[in-house]
This record gives sequence, structure tokens and C-alpha cells, in this order.
Amino acid sequence: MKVEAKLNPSRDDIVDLFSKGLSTEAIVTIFAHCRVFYDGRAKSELGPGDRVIIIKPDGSFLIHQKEKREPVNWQPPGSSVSLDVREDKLILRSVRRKPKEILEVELIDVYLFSYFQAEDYEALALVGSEAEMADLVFKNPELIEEGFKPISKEKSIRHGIVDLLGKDKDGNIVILEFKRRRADLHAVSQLKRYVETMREEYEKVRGILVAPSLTSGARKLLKKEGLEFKKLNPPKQEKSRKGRQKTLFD
Amino acid sequence: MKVEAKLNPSRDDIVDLFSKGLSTEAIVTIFAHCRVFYDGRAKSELGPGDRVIIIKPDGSFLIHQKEKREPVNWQPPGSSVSLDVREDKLILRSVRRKPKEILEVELIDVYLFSYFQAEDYEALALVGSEAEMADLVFKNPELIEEGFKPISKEKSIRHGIVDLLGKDKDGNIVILEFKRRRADLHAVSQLKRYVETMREEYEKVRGILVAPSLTSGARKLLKKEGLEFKKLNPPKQEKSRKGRQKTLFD
DNA sequence: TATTTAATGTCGGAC
DNA sequence: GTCCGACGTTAAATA
Repeated sequence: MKVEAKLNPSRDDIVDLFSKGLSTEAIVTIFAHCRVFYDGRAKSELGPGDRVIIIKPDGSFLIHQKEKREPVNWQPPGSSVSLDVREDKLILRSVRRKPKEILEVELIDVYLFSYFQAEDYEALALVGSEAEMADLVFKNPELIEEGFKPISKEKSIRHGIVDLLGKDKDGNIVILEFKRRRADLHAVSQLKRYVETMREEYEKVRGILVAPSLTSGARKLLKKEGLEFKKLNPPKQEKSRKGRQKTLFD
Repeated sequence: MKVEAKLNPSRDDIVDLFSKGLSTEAIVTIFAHCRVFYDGRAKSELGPGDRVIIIKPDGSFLIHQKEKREPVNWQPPGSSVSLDVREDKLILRSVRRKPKEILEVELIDVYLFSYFQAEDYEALALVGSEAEMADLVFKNPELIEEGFKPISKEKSIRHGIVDLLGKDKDGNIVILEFKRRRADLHAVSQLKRYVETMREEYEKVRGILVAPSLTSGARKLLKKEGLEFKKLNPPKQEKSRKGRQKTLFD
């Protein structure tokens, strides 16, 4: 059976369904009144309340409250889960080895216990990333300025990795840092680090922040540091089909 | 009824339960074979497969595959969801206003439709954050060095916000940047930005990166820039109970 | 609202 | 395994 669900399960039901869900590599989903304890990189406690608990076959463990996109507590993939009875309490326990982290959920009341043997062979196809901005500029250098010549992408230098390294028409080294969204102070500091590193070896080094826009603070710092800005939006078109003609839908 | 769940629901069941779940501020959870389309800051497509879909009463919308901690697609809190029939297809649609983003889930096959009127008045109590490191040092300045005098926390300066500003025993300005985990190149660049900004106004300015450890690259850059490192772990003790005496369990 | 930064960030890629 | 940086980052605090 691909899916099983039990409303107001008994303790035996829970133990049985948990075991079945785990052994069949299913996604286990529980609606429960529970308490949560976490200790690891940080430490937390969450008092009694109703939450949705999800345990994935890869060890991912999520506890969701009724608000926010983020789980209130979690364990990443690779963690090991078990269901124990302690002092007459039902406890879900997930352990991560490195770093050592423990998540414990005391199941006070379980309203629904379900599992889902999900079959999924699809991966997300996404366009509009920063890497695609760099690709776009590598193929169309004139988007930056006339005479710009790209040299290398993802170039590792002493203190970091430069998105795109090139030369301008006067032979100066040009460092490009791409941001797919509005660039902030952090982005300027990053670019500045690359520029300063390259200036140790080259005479004239320019730094250009390539992004759809700048925050006010970023603009000020960029100017003060003598760095430049080039407006560019991340591309969201389909990738070209290896030379095939574009269709009406492209 | 706090929880309702229907296995292999009919189209009418789905429409009915969706409406009931939405109107009662419940968390709606769906096990389904589906396709997903997203367009907004980026653009993505996900072919047919089995996923767990969660819709929260605050508008958060999560689509989980059977692996990873992160949802494969989502919509953040504040989004508006609807269930439409289009060309005989059942489509869950979530719209975010700003930035404009649209998420569409084509429900090809629904295995389980459930909702949960979760009651939850608890907030997470977490210790071990970066802010607590700063608090700790503010109260125990000798943890940094003999003679250190904290002046202000979260001090806004021209290009950013300094975690902790103080003076050393010689009267020099000291800027502390805290990291709750191993500090990297970014952390050094951040500290450097603050130090350089303060040096425009003050004669002698020291910068100290306070963290449990440093990456190798961070150590090199820190040294080259004449900045300092002070090892400190984020505190994970209970917060003091408003001056009450500590108990045996503290 | 825009800005800035933390996060138990997570994730992937390069070395 | 460590290091480095992106992310449709999300979320909180602040101006």
C-alpha cells in the first residue's frame, strides 16, 4: 500500500506504522501535540503545541508550526531516527553524528499518523541563477562594456574565488562579481577583497559589481572604494537547445 | 473536527476539504502525484512525481520531495492560495504580490488529503546564538583581554553595524565581530569593513574576530590585514533568571 | 518600506 | 573531509 493513514492511532498503531513507514522508505507525516528538545550546534526547547512532523527516508526530519516557511526544529539528511518508549512517554529521537546533534520529540497526543511511499525521479529545472549571469556575460562580453574580454570563470585566487576575470580594452584586469538580486554591503566587501588581492600582483585592477540594482549603502561604499556598478538582470529564458531553432513558445 | 483525512479523495472531496481546511485556518497536507511550475525571482519546472504538499494558514506553501531538508518549491508567508479547475485539470495556485511570484501545482493524482487545525501558543526558546556571545562578552569583558571596556552593542556606523564596540586598556578603539561557528573569509571581510570605516575617524583601531575557530583562509587573511582572533564558544547555558539564585539544575 | 546581518542556515562544488 | 560561496535563501531587528 502506497499510502496509509490512521486517525487517533493507539500506541501500538503508532509503533506499527512508524516501523512500516521506515522500512518501506516512505515519507512519514504526523499531526501531533508535542514537546521538542534540541541540542547540538545550539540548544532549544519548545513547549507543548500542535505541529506537523515529517520524517523523510534520507533522514531529514522536519517539525513545522502553523506559521513560517522554516521548520521550527529539524534534523538534516543523514540523521538516524528511532521511536522509543521512555517513562511511559512516546519519544521520537533523531541523531546526527557530525556534528553531534540530538532532536527529541515527545509525542503527547497523536491525531494522525500517515506515511507515503513517494516515487519521484524528477529533478528541478531552474533558470535565473547567478551562474547563468556569468555565462551570459562570458558569451556576450559587450554587455559589460565595449572591448571587454573575459578570461576565466570561477577563478580561484589567494583569498577567494572570482566569478569572472577579464581584461578591458586598455589591458587592465577586470574583476566581475555577480549578484542575481539587489547587491548589498556584503557584496561590495566581497568584490573589494578580490580586487585588493589581485592588486598585489597586477598594476591596474578594476572591480565591477554586476547586479539588477544596488542598496543605497552599497552604492556609497562602492563609490568610496573606487569600484564600479553595471546593471544586469539574471536571464530567465530557456537554455538554447543545442542550436535547434527556437519554437513559437520560446 | 480538529483533523480530517481522506484517502484517494474524489475531485469533490478535494474541493470540499480544501475549502474547509482553508476557512478553519488549518494546516493542509496533501500526498499527491503532481507537476510544479514556478515563476518569479527565478523560474522553474518540476516534472511529474510524488510529493508532500503543505499549505499553512499564514500562506506559506511547501512542496517536499522525499529527500533533503529544503522544499523543492515553495511560497513564503503572506501568499494567497486557491484551487482551480482548468481544462479538466486540478490546479493549486499560490500568488505572492511583492515580488510577484506564482506557484502552480497540477494535481495529477491525490493519494491523501488532510488538514489539521493546529493550536500552538509556544515559541522556540533557543540558546547559543551570536547575540548571546556578544552579551556574554559585554558582561564579562575580561573574556577578550585584561582591561577591555565594552562601549556599545549593535552600533550602527557608516558602512554597517558593529557587533560590539569597546576600548582596550591603552584607550584604542576595539571592534569585535562575533561568529557562533567557524569564521570564514566573509567574516574577515566584514570585520575589515568596520575597522576601515572607524579608522577614518579614530587614530588606532583594532579589530578582533571572536569565534570558536577560523578556516585556514580566514586565518591567513586576518593575519595579512593585521586583525586579531579570539577563540570563544557560543554559550549554551540557561539565561539567568532575573537575578534569582541559580538552582541545582542550572 | 528598505537596509543590514544572523542562521542549528542548507546545499553544492572544488580541492 | 575542509573550504568557499550561492540561495527564488528566510527571518529578525532597525531606521
